[in-house]
Amino acid sequence: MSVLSHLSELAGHAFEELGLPAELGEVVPSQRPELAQYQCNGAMAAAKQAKRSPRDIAADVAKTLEAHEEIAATDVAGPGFINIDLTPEALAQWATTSAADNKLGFHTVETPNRVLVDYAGPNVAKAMHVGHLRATIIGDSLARVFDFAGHNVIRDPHFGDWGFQMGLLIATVEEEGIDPKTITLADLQRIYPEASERARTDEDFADVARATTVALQSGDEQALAIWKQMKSVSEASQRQDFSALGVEFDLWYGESDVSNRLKPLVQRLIEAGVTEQSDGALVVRVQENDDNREWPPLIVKSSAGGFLYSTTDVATLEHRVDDLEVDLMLYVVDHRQGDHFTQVFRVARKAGIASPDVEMEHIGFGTMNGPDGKPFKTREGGVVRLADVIELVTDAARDRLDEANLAADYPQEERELIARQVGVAALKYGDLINNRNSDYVFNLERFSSFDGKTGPFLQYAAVRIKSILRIAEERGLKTGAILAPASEVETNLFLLLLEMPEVIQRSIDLREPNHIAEYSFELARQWNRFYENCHILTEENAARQASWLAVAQWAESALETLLYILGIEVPERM
RNA sequence: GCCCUCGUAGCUCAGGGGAUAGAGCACCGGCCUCCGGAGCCGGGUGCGCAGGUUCGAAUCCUGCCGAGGGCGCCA
Repeated sequence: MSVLSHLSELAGHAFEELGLPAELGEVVPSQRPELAQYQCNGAMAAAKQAKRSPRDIAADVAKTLEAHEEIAATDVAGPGFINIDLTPEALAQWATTSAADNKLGFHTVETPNRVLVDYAGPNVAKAMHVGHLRATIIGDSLARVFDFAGHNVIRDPHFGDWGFQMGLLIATVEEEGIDPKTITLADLQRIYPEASERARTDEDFADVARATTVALQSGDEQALAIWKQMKSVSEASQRQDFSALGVEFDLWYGESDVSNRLKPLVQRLIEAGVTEQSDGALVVRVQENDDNREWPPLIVKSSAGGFLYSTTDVATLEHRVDDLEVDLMLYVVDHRQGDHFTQVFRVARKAGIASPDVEMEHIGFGTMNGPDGKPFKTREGGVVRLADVIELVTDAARDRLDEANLAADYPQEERELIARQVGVAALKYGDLINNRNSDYVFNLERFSSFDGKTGPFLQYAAVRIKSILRIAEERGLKTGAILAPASEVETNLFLLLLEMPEVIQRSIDLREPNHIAEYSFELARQWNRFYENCHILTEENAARQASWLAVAQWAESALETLLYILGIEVPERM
């Protein structure tokens, strides 16, 4: 149990004694730290139904709370805020419990769900670019936090490898007479934008590409041979990018992996009586009675006879429900596809593919824009490859090491590792700190700045703690019992660390990693204040020194855990 | 036209119906006899506009203005 839930329980009982609902007892960290540590606002909400003044109710609740030995003081302020302070001894007790817990006081779920996180969404037709950054980083962090909470998480990148884009590529390869065995990533990079543009104006070519898509999907050998080679070169590059980002998947599936489910799925939809013909295509209508807008139907088979990504998405969903037996699916895909997922989810419900106890959520996020407020492009109008961005931030991190004259005596290999870890931290944190719903402006400066609210700032804070712990160990110093905090910085550090479970829970509930990112920064900063004020290694009082060492270990463990959830590695030194 | 997201400090962005709305960057000024200065401390006239709900609104509702996105065979 966390401090906050414990205090909420106590306050809840106090409200119950007054014949009021226990929910009113919710205790939150104080918004006015100079007045108190914690506060409860329930008295004001209770006033109407209790037909009493909020201050009267607050006074009663405060009196009940004060009877507890662990509570040092309560106060009724303003219209009826109940301010609460714990005794330093109680804080030390909570600190001891939390520091000793491998989840730092977070309560893992009793009944784990099978949670599938669908993210990254690389497309076989092209190398990953900055547009894939957000999905990858946010999705990975969500997967990590659900895993931390005790759920069974399945991560799947869900390759785009079975739609019209493949037809475009294959048709071009055939037309140009390229030997399938020689296809390289560079070829894909060149062909895809060209073919995609050409199909817009050249109807004949578009028809050929559509026919080629159908051929591929029907098992045409030549099309398959080309497809396999393209998929292989593309995947090799994507594996490299994911590896550079430290992102791993449990599955490595794509649209093509459900290719043999497409026909049976369409049959299932027909038998379920949810399909109809429309303009030569087979569609499922998804309009519902209380909609305040018109919904286009989901097309499950095009008029050319091909399957679209909408079909493969439903088939993938069916696979996840029937074979993988997932309870919750999180689709981390940018906002622009919101309508598409609403359609897919409705079809899944309507056709009985997803029973009511299966949850499906589209976790949308804002687009990454350039300085002009439009989706980011290079000056030449192209996209920035993910691999290039990773290299740029790594270079910037290496430069920083040089210019700060740090790590000069480290082995070359370690310097490189640090540069990569720091660069990737800057990249990930720079993304995760934003609320995922907002669009944001992409500029490299943002990701190659290591001062202030950045990933490297957090790494640095953690590394300095590690450094202290290392020196302490060398000197034979041991951690000891955590003593009651004796100063404001100490107390504030304790209070902040004790909030950790609620912050993590909030990120899970809202599927928003930015709360953890924000909290991590505050924690690092609070640690830095402690660091400035409480000089551990020169402390003469042995019991206090041992206590501070324990606090240092607690803070380090918390920071490293939070950074792990954000997908950020902490170097041993930097 | 309809729908979705967003609008907060010079810039980039946080903000859980609650008290005096915050951080980073930038700018100015301090802090190294001490655990790593990628640090710490100090410096702030801002919630797009108008209504509504509420004891209380940046937060919830309605309308308007502005930005971005989506609206059948691309993904």
